[in-house]
Amino acid sequence: MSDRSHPCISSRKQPKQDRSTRLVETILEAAIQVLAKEGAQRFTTARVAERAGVSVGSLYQYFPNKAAILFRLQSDEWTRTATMMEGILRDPGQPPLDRMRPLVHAFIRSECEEAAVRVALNDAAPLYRDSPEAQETRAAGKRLIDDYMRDTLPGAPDAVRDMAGTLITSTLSAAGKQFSGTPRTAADIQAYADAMADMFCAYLRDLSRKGAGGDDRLR
Amino acid sequence: MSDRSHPCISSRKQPKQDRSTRLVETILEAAIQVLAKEGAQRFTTARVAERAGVSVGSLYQYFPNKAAILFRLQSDEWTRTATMMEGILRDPGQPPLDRMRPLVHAFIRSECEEAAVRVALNDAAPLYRDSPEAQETRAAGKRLIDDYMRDTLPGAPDAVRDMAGTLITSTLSAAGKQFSGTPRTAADIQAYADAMADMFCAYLRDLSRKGAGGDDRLR
DNA sequence: GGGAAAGGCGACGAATTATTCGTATTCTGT
DNA sequence: ACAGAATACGAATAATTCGTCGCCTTTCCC
Repeated sequence: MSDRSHPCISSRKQPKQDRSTRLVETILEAAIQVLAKEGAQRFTTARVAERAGVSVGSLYQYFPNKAAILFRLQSDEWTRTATMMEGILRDPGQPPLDRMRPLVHAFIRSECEEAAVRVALNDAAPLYRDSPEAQETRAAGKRLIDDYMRDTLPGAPDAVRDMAGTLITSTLSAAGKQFSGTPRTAADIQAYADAMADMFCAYLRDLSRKGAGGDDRLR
Repeated sequence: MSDRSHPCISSRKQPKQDRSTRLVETILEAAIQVLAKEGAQRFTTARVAERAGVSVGSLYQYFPNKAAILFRLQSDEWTRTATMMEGILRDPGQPPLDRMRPLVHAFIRSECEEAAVRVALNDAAPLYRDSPEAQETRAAGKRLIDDYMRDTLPGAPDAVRDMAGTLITSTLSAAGKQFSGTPRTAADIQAYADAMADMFCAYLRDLSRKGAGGDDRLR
């Protein structure tokens, strides 16, 4: 982990025929299974290829290296999450503060799905984390929340709003990951998401209350 | 990472002479340096031994395996943190809610010290994370916060209090780790800790306000 | 139907790895 | 000074790893 060198992570070549498109899908599915059953440590290109029923050579035709497979999984995952979040955060039918609870619930619930894969993917994060692609992905997530913050705290100074966005973003993703690290019942998940939403709402309410007056850093 | 087998992680044998005591210390210091300079991926027993100026064999006399070295580092670190937290959380000179802000500040600041080592140690966590020793360590941390919660929310139902403890514990550690993942200025750290403390306090205030009435799970 | 391009194969090489074990050195109590 | 325990050593081992190369097969398109 924490590699110094981060070569290309983008795909080596695009599949042009149907069968190669299927091949790539097969590889990705196999990768998920290997991740779930063997964990990040034992996630190897050979194992993925074997599980997919293809050869390593074929795998390396479409992925430049191991990290690229992992990043692709993470990226796909993240695309789904981002779409979901966007739908909730931009819902004009609800006042901004009321969008927070559904958001937290949806996020935590999705984080707890396929927990084994998530945990393993997270363990492998050091392999792709520092790539420009991954950084851009994270930045996009932050932007999503920032937009929402502009709706929620219209009066607050930029610095306060930005900090609130940072805090909520990092709490949501980091605490979500940690929570999903151990197996949970549906009730646990519900309760945890509720508590987190309570916390965010209490915080945002306080901020918007103080926001009009200006920046107070007392206490 | 996410190994299936988690053999012994406790030390292989205790140093009985001065020189072996020094040896262990040398190894641990070298391990920190390797972690900081090379990252978790390139953390190998051979590299640690080389940096420490001892042979691999000597290393394996006092540590049963690589994971044991990492766990020892984490464990030492955690002992320091726990002592600090205990001092703050049990301070009778301050009302419970007022202890939260110093706690968050101290925690986040300590988390940002030697960030490189922390990040690497965290990347390597899968290697020791599932050991019984590590689990007990985490449980002790949770107990510390739970005790504090009993002071802060004396009226609240157990379930609410417990959930608040879980939430705060996981947020503190997870979001702290994530925050320290990228380099920060002292002002950033200050502001982030302040925001997090604001959030916790707002949440706890709300809880204690509602606490008297009973459990309301509306909205 | 035929040639070219794309797809697919799997053995192989080079590099790292964690860990062991037989031997050499140093200490400690007497 | 000496015996035996504790310490230290480091070459050797066995297992994995990633990624490439040369060669065969399928598909496409004229």
